[in-house]
Amino acid sequence: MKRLSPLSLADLRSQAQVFKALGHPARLQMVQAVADGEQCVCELTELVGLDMSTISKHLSVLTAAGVLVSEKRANKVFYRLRTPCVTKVFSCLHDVQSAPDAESSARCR
Amino acid sequence: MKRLSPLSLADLRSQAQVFKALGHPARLQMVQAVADGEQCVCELTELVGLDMSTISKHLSVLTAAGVLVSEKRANKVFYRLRTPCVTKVFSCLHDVQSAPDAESSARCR
DNA sequence: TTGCTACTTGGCTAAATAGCCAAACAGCAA
DNA sequence: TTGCTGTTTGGCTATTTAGCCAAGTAGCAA
Repeated sequence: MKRLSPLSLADLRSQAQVFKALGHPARLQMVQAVADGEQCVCELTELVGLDMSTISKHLSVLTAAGVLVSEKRANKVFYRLRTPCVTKVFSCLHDVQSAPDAESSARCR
Repeated sequence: MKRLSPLSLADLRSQAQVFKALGHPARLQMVQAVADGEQCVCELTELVGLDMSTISKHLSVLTAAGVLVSEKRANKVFYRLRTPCVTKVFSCLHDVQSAPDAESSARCR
């Protein structure tokens, strides 16, 4: 297994910030939706089913963490992934959860 | 890019739980340390520099999320990754952060 | 048994977060 | 200009979280 180099405190913080941003069901759902292509706030609001102001705040958390970027066109704001890398995390995460229990090492895509 | 299948609400919650568990600098540091091999609570306490009771609580968050497992030997408790998949997340995460800004798609390991 | 080390749990306070509503703001059209 | 749509921001409350200290538990050794 690749050895991890120790992270500086600043790196630790900013990486944690990304995980933290992804660590909420509504935000995760939005990131997943956006992975299929950019979405405007109103679409995401309908998808998630929370108040638009709440959605907007979640989106700013994701943007601050560097997960999403936004672009305004006409009177709509579209959000998309800043980098598609994020989606790779998801498939791995699925494995983390479904891992039987111990050294199921090999199965990790 | 691989299309993501929509997650059920339960999946969303439990995946978010994993991210949330990783979304704290102290916890991230511990997971990274443990990725190099199991560590006991006292070692992690020294590494992170918080009260042992705080460390213990962080470890239980990571265990509840399915990131770590523990084993008691003699009077020490050792923690290790439940699956090494987790480490893959880190290298991707680094890319998320260092991505110049937009469709730097190709560079994603 | 006592005592020591390693760890967890309970209890508490301070701080951060999530949610809503209401108000402000921006772009476009009349 | 006014008005409409889409979005963000401010303000508030309820809930959750992080941290410490103190107390409790577990294993081992004398």
